[in-house]
Amino acid sequence: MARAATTADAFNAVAEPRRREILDLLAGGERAVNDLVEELALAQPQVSKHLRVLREVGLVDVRDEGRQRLYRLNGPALKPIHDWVSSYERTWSERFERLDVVLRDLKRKDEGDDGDD
Amino acid sequence: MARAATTADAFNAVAEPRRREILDLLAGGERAVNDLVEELALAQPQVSKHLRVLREVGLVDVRDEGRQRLYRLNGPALKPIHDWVSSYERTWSERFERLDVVLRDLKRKDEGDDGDD
DNA sequence: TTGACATATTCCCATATCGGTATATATTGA
DNA sequence: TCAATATATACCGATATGGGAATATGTCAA
Repeated sequence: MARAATTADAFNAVAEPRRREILDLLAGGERAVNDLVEELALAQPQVSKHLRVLREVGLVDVRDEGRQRLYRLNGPALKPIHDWVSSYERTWSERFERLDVVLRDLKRKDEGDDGDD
Repeated sequence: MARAATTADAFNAVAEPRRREILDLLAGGERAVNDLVEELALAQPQVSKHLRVLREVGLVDVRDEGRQRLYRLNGPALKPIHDWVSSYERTWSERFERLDVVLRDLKRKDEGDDGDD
């Protein structure tokens, strides 16, 4: 076996920086391929290939408009990543550290004060 | 050139599901390698190799304890991922959609009502 | 020192990748 | 129908991968 396909899931698709750049651009609205080619300093075939990967994992949608193809962000496909990584937020956010303290306190009070520490 | 190394950054390191599992386990506290080997259904060498990748991108820290090596999560290394993906939260969270409406309203009022729409 | 245990490293192989280049497919207009 | 434009696909080469198996390194205990 080798590394999982880039089309395996959003995690793999998004590991490529160029693809994140593409998504960042699409966050501003629908774009044609050549439009993206110009903004990224990348050749047209590579952009088309990246877009294909993004399409296969559902991160973008396409629409035909004459001879152009307009790509559009499908944000919700990023939710699994957000959900996973958010559960770690407490490890760096002071806000969550304080919340932890409060919850620990509440729990202690709730379990009765037979103070075993 | 080929795909970016798994050790290139947290995005690439975390694209591998096994490594996410390892991090999930370490979220519960320090663990020795064999401990992880048992919980994941994975051979010891592969676990060591995954841990190496995680160490190289700073996602885990190690500590020697006799003949064991205790690995520990370093959550803040996930912050770049969280930061990136959070900016897309508005695309699926109703909460943020409503916030957008409010902000649009405020902006309109703030810019004066010379209603050019 | 020897043996047992814990972990890391090395070697192997099949595979998918990314960029480059060339070409194929579509759509429009003359 | 032919040329121009827009996009997708095919082919190439170098490379790192992940699991498997074998082995190396390190540490403790007797």
